[in-house]
Amino acid sequence: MRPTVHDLAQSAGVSLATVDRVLNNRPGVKASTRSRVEEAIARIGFVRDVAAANLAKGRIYPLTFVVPSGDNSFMVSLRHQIEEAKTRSIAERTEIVMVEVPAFDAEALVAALRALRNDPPAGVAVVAVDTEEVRRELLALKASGVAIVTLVSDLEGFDRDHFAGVDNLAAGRTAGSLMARFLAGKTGRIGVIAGSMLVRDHQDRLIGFRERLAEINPSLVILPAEECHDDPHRVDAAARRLLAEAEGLVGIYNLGAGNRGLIAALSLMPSGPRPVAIAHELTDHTRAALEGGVIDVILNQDAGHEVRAAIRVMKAKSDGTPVIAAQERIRIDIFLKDNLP
Amino acid sequence: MRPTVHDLAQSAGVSLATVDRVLNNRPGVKASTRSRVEEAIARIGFVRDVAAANLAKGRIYPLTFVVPSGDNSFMVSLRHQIEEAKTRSIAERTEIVMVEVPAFDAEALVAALRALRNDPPAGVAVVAVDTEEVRRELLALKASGVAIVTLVSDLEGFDRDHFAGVDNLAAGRTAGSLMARFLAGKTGRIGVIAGSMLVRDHQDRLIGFRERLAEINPSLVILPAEECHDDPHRVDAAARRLLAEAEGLVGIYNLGAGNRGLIAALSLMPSGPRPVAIAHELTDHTRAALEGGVIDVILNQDAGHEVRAAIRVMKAKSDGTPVIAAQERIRIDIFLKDNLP
DNA sequence: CAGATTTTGAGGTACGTAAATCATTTTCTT
DNA sequence: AAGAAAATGATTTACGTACCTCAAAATCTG
Repeated sequence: MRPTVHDLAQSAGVSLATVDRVLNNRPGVKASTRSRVEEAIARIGFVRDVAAANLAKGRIYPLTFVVPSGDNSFMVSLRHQIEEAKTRSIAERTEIVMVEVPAFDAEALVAALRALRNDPPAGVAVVAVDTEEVRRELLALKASGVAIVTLVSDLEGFDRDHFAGVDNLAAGRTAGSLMARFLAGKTGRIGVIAGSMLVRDHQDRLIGFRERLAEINPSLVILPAEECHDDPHRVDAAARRLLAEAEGLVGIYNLGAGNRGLIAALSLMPSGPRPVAIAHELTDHTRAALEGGVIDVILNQDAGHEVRAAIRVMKAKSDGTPVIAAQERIRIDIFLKDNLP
Repeated sequence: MRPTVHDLAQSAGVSLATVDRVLNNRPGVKASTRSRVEEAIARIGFVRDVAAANLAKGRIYPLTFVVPSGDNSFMVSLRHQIEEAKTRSIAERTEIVMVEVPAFDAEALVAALRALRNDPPAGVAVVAVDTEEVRRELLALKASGVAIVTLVSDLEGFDRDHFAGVDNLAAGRTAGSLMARFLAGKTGRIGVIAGSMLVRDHQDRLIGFRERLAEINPSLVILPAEECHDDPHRVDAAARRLLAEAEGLVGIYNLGAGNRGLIAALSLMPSGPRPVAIAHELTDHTRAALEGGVIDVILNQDAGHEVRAAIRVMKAKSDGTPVIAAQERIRIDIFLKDNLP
C-alpha cells in the first residue's frame, strides 16, 4: 500500500500537523524536526498524492499563453491547439488564458507580461521576442514563482523552466542534408526564401542549411535569401523570379511561412524536371503539395505537442513534480508523402 | 465553478443517491428518472471529477504488458520503457505487470493471456502474434471489460481499443522513397536484409519498400531479401556477402534488427563510395553509425511514446474518458545525423 | 384497496491531503 | 527559575465522489 501522511507522521514520530507543516513548508518547525520528517519521507518512499492534494486545495492551474497574433499558418495552428487545450481544462484542472500580441512587437509583449504581475498565474508559456525588457519581465515573473516556458523560440542563455520548441539550427541542417542528398552530387543553384532575417529562428535555419549543404556538396551555389515576410504573395513572386531567372535552379528551400506562394509558383512550372523543394510546417496546403509531388519534404514541429508539453511542464513545475524529458522533447519531424500522419 | 454531483442532483430534481445510481449505473432507477438526470448532465455540463472518484474508490489501474523476451534491441528498449513506466506507477495510480513470452510463440502468448482471465486487469497491452487463438483470447478479455491495446504490431481487422505502433507499410515506403531519392536516378542493385518474412511487420516493410522504389526508379534492382532472424552475426555475414558479391551495390536496407552486424560490415569496407544504408530503430549503435556516416538514415518508432500512449489509452478506455488521438499517434521518425534527439 | 414491490430519499463514512484552531510542551532569555 | 517565545500535538472541517444502510414514498398486482 502506498504510504499516506499518517504513515509518514507515525514513521517520523511526529504529529500530522508537523508533517503538514513540513510538506507545505509552513513556518515554525525546528530544522532537526524537519530533517527527521524528510528522512522518513525517503525511508518509507512517501509520495504526496497530488490528486488528493489538489482536491483538498480546490486547486486549479491558471496558465497563460502569450502568443503572436497574425495569420501565419503556424501561429494559427498554435492558437488553435491552445483553444483545443481549453476544451480539456475542466478535466485537467487548468484555466487557460490566451493573450495575443502583435508579432515581433517587443513593447506589446512586455506590456502583456507586465499585466500578469497583478494576478500571477501558475505558469506562463510565451513565444518570446528576445529583448532585454522581455527577459527582465520574464525574470520578474519567475522570481514570483511563476513557471516559465518558452514556446517555439527560445531565449538563449535564459533560465526558463522549459523550452517547448525545436532547435532551428538542426532543422536547417536537416533541410541542408536532405537537399544535398536528394541532389546527389549534382551541381547548380539553390534558391532560399525566408521570412525575415531579423528573426532568430530564420537566421538559425539559414545558417544550418548553408553549413550542411557546403559540407556535403560545396559545388552547390546558394543564392542570397529572399526575404518575403511570410507573405504568400511575395513568396510567389520571389519563387517565380528564382525559377525564371536562375539558370540551373536545382533546389528551393522556404525556411519561412507563405508556402501557398511557393506551391503556386511551382505548380505553374512547365513539365520537366522540378527543383527539389523543401519547406516548413505541415498544413492542408503543404500536405497536398507533398502528396502531389510539388514539394519533396516538409519539416515540421508539432504545434499540438508543443502546447500539451508546455501545459504538462507548467503544471509539473508548479507543484514540483518531475517531468518526463523524452516525452516533452519536440521533434523535428521530417515528412515525405509516405509518412504523413 | 465546475458543477458537482450536488449541483447535478439539484438541477435534475432528484436526490444525491439517485444521481449516484445513474452515474455508476446501479440498478433500481426508473428509465424516466435516468433520462432526467442525463439531461441535467448535458444541460449543466457536469463532468465527473475522475481524480476525486479514484480517491473515493481507492482505485488503481492494474495494467498488464505482454511482450516478447529476447535480446532484439527494440524489444529490449520497449521492456526498458515499461520498467520506466513502473517507476511512475505510484504517481499515476497504475500497477503495471510485465509478462514476457518467447518471441513468435503463439501458444505461449495464448497461455499468458488466458492466465489473465482469473483476475482481469483494467487493460492489456500486447505485442501480438496473429493467430486465431490469440484473437479469441483477446476477444474474451475484451468481452469481460478489459481495454485491449495492440503494441508495435497490429491485428488487422481486430476490434482492439487502440493500436500503439506504426504503419509498417508506410515505413517501408518511406525507406524506399529515401533510398530512391538519395540515389537520384543512379542505377544499380539494392540489398535487403530482413528478420523473418513470417512476421507481418517485416513483410509490410518490404512490400512498401519495393513498391515505392519501383515507382520512383524502376531501373534499380532489388535483390531478394536475406533473412537473418535479427541476429547480428547473420546480418554481418549477409551484408559482407552483398558488399563483396553484388557488382554495383548502391544501397542496402535492413528492415529488421541486428544492425550491429550491418554496421560492422559497412565499417570494414575499403574507402570509396559507400552504398546508401537505411535501417530501423535508433539505438546507441545506430546513432553512432549515423553520426559517423556509416548509416544514412534511421527510421524509428519511439518505444517510450508507445508505452506511455498505451498506458494513457488503457486508463482512458477503462474509465470512459476521451483520448487525444493526435497525441497517441506513433510517428514514423526519420533520423538523419542532423536531427538526432 | 391491501399488500407486495420498486423506486427514491436522507444521511453517514471513507479516500488522502490541506488548512485551520487551540492546547500543550519544549526551548530560549535574562 | 520564571516568563516569553517557539515548536509541536490533537482535533476538526473540507474537497468531490463512491458506497452503504435504512426509511419513506411511489407504483404495481390481483
